Amino acid sequence: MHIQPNFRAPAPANCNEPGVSHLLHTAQPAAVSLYPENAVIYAQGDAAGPLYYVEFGTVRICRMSADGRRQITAFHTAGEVFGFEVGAEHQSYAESVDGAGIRTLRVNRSGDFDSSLLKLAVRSLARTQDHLMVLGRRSANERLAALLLDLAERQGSTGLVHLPMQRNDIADYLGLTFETVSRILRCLKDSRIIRLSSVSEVEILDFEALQAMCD
Amino acid sequence: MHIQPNFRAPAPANCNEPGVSHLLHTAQPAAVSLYPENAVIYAQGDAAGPLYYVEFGTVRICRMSADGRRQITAFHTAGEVFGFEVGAEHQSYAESVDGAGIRTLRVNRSGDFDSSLLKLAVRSLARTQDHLMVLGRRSANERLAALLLDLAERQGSTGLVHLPMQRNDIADYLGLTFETVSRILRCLKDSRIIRLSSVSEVEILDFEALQAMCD
DNA sequence: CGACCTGTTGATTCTGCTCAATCAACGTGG
DNA sequence: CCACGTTGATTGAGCAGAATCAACAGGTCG
Repeated sequence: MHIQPNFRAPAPANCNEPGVSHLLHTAQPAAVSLYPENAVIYAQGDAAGPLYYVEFGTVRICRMSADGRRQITAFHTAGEVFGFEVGAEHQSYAESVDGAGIRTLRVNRSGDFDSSLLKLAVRSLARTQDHLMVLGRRSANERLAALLLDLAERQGSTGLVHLPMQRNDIADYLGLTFETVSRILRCLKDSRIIRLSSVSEVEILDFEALQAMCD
Repeated sequence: MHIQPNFRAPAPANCNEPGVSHLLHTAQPAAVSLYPENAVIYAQGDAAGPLYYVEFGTVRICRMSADGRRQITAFHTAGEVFGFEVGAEHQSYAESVDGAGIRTLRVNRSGDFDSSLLKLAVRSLARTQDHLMVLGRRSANERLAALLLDLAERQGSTGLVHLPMQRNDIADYLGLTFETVSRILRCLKDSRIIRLSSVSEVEILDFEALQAMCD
């Protein structure tokens, strides 16, 4: 589970985000821990405090309601920071999606890199607000389109998109059922907008069409 | 529109939130501006920078998609701070719902009260994540129940809840249509869970029932 | 091989939307 | 004062999109 400090992680695409590199150098980053598929990074109710930096892989942030319905509030990929919490306890829980390398940042919250933290928190807020629009006002087709474009952008905007998460995760992120996700991918395929080279590999054939679905 | 500094605003219920009072004293707060019903506080595309402190009244934060669908991402009431933005321009727009008194905070972002700002931003994030669960995983009934309980809590948890916003706003906040909002209020009334003394005044008769709908 | 898990597909149901009519409250102008 | 227009809320009828329930295919692992 723990990797020695001499472990060489692939350089994350966006470690040059404003603030992040500074943070990495000042926040006494721990060694990279490898969380295998579905491993819990922190649980609902755990003590909050440290932040987490994604070195590689994908992380899902989830909330579970009392009756078992799950909502994934975010996916985090290389270069992103997560773990912000209001109180002493985590309201959400975080899990590795596909085997992820995570650095724990023990942040001195009264230091001068608070402004980096603020930027990161506000970025999370903006992303979450975007997603609110998707869940509140978009049809199932449009939700899938938005996700595919989001993933494409994060992965470098080539036409080839990798889906690290399975249908169930996509559904719980988009507020749908996994059957609907499956059907809509089918539908996009039939309209020649995407190609499914495998279950987890999507080739975007018609960027325009996807963007038109999102405005 | 502008009120002189000697204007006496009713003391907001939660101005003793951690960080806020400190912020108010150090961020050279301007005089309270009164924004009448539906007045724009800032528009999509406006230059971001200052933050806004709600002295009284209610503010809605909105996003509009290219095809005209609107999502209200938050309502802010007395004691809350809004206006956080990632880039140089506002991605959302803010409007007064019912006549609101707003103080503009010209925040020195590299100062030592960044940690207050961080707390406020993270609080907004947590609230938005809660709302994601509501939009992604809850039925129309449950969404209304969640809103009523949220408003009740903010207004002091007496059984009497005031709805400062109209049906259209509620709908755009909850990802529904205003007809559905109307119907469900009717339904809650018929089940003796609430009473509608007027269009904008709700009396909660059965707290338990509402809470059971939210878990 | 069989058990299991993930994904796909089909049939049916149902929730919430669309379209439309009606009503109440309010303001304006004659 | 009343006729008129406007705006927001309510209610109804019918429809569509997504959920639910169910069957089945393919892959993996014991």
